[in-house]
Amino acid sequence: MQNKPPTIKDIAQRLHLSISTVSRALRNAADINPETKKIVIELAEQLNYQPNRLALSLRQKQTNTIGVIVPNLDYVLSTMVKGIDEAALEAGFTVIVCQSNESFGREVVNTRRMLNSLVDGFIISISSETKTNEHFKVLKEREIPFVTFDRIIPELVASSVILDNEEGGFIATEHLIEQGYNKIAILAGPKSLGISNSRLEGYKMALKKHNIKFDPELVVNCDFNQDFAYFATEELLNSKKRPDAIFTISDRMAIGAMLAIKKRGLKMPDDIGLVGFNNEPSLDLFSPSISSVEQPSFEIGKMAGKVFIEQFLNNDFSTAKEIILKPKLYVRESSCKMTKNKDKFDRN
Amino acid sequence: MQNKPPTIKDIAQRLHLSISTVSRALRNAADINPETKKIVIELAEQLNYQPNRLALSLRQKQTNTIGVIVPNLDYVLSTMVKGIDEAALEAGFTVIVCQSNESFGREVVNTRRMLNSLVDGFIISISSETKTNEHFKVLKEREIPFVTFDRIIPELVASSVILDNEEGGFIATEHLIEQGYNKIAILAGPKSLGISNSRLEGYKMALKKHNIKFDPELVVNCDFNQDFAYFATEELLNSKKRPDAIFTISDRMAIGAMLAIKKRGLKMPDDIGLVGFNNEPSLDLFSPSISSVEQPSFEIGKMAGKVFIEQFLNNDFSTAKEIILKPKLYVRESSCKMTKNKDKFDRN
DNA sequence: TTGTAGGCGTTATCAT
DNA sequence: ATGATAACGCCTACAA
Repeated sequence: MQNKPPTIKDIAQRLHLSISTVSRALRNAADINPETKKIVIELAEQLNYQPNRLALSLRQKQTNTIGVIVPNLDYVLSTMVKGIDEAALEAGFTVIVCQSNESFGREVVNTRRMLNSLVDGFIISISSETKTNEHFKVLKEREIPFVTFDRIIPELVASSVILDNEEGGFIATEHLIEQGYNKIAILAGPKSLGISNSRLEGYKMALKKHNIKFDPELVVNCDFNQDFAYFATEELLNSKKRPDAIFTISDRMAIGAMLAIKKRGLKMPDDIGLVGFNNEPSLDLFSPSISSVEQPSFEIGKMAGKVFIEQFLNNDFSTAKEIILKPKLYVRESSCKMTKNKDKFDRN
Repeated sequence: MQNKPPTIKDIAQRLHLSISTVSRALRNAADINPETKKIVIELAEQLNYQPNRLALSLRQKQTNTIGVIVPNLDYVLSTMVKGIDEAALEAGFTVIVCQSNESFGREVVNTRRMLNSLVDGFIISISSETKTNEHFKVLKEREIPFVTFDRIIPELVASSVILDNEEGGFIATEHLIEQGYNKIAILAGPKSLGISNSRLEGYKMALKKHNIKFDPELVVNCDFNQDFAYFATEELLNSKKRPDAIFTISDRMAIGAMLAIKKRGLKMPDDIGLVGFNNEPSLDLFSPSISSVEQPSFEIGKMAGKVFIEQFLNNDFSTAKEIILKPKLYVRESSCKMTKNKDKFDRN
């Protein structure tokens, strides 16, 4: 029936009160007659009055909304967003999510759009295409709070919540070494991405610790993507330096690698070892089941949300916390050459 | 440096012009001196002026934003959201996404929040808990356009874009029958959910067509969830009426079923057949690879976006289109008993 | 305790 | 071609 949502003005008119009185009643302010308050609230409920958030935000220059910008919504990131969501909910904030689809352009557009007064700040994980941070510098200039997570923004001082990616690379590689592999290739992600490099760094550290010479030819930079990993693996397997193990920095890539390995007729873990990253659910249903490094995604998201809210409420635009959470290795069949371990994973 | 974002007022002052002139210049209105226009635009760019969307929306009562409410962001839904995103982008709309986390309460809260002038309309897939449509009726009353997709809202006239779920249930079941299975169980989702019932309906139709008596004991209603499916399958396998095939209405459930089947020491496809739903990527890496019904998720999302925008631009709040897209069966090892077909899937 | 008035940033109507 | 003014819905001094 009533086409337009009711405003305090409508309520005021119906009750022959002034707008400000109604406003006060609705926000249970101090100076207000309990009687008046009661009838106002009654009518408001009856009309199903809801304050216009646009007007509110315009007025108070605060939206109580956090803009979350993510490159995609894969398993890890959507879990992280759930974590952010939870932290936000607890603090009375709303989260709105935009995917950049790994596109720099869309990241810029999304940021700018949300920036035009739609959000109080940002929680950001950058796209793989993003190589500059110009579009984020404006956030600093305007003192708009933002926290980065997962993939952080290079060369920009801001609080961040991330995985210890070096550690992740390290434990995966060391595990392979301990299983007796020594020509270990790594499918790293795009060179421009910090997480790629950190995981690669961890890989190098593990090699070094175990006195294995680092061979650049065993490093492949390719997209975070099953198909790319497939072709990259094919190439590795055809090269003279055929590796005896592969560490991929995502599970999708591990799956691509696995396909290539199987097609080539090689057996895991005996002919070749394989470790992925992210520990997506049901990895242990594959045949062989795939070892993987797990990140505490939900916690990372929730922590990012908390850090954001804390800094926002404290009006703290300067201190840059850096929170680093630890990964955990899940060992499964694909990397478990040693017979003594093998029994554990027998299935069927 | 400049802390607050520049407004047209700032520009006007600097240029000793009136606010309205600046406004006109920026929207390249008709009556404006090209000269003036030029200097205004120049300064605007220099200051990196961006119109305040709150003020704009408040003024024109239009936000150019679509609120998308989804129960979660699993593979299927996040693909659908990508589709919505694409349609929105093409039409100059922004999409903001809220997850209800399958919770009725959060669905209500999210809807109301967004409704308070943050969005022009909604594209909705309901939570599994949602049994009433009261919170959506207000949309109709206020003539706020909305389109439903994937899981539609029961008993509410609105445009919808969905999969032909009956067909999905039908082709999966008929395939199993054709493979020689005849005691086919179905792990259906929650009874309250339309998609569960439709897929179940398709299952029944296939049985009927092939003169197999429908047995209610072979129908299990459980949550869309790997663990529930695991236990439900265990129970089925322990019952007197042990099925010789299982059709699950999601891949997650298929995985749960698979685990239970393997634990029980049964072999797929010979001892028991299995077909899932959604055709998530890498289903064919499982051992055995899992057959599944695919839905054109991206297309469903994009179509939902298009329908929304079309109706919105035409101010059409009455006609309710119903668009139904067709599923497709991907046959893999888990359901392929007939030897003649088996070769196709041999791997390694 | 209640009302008046001004302003948040923008557009639109009406003058000039 | 440009400027003044009201309005969108709300809040908040300040006045009554």
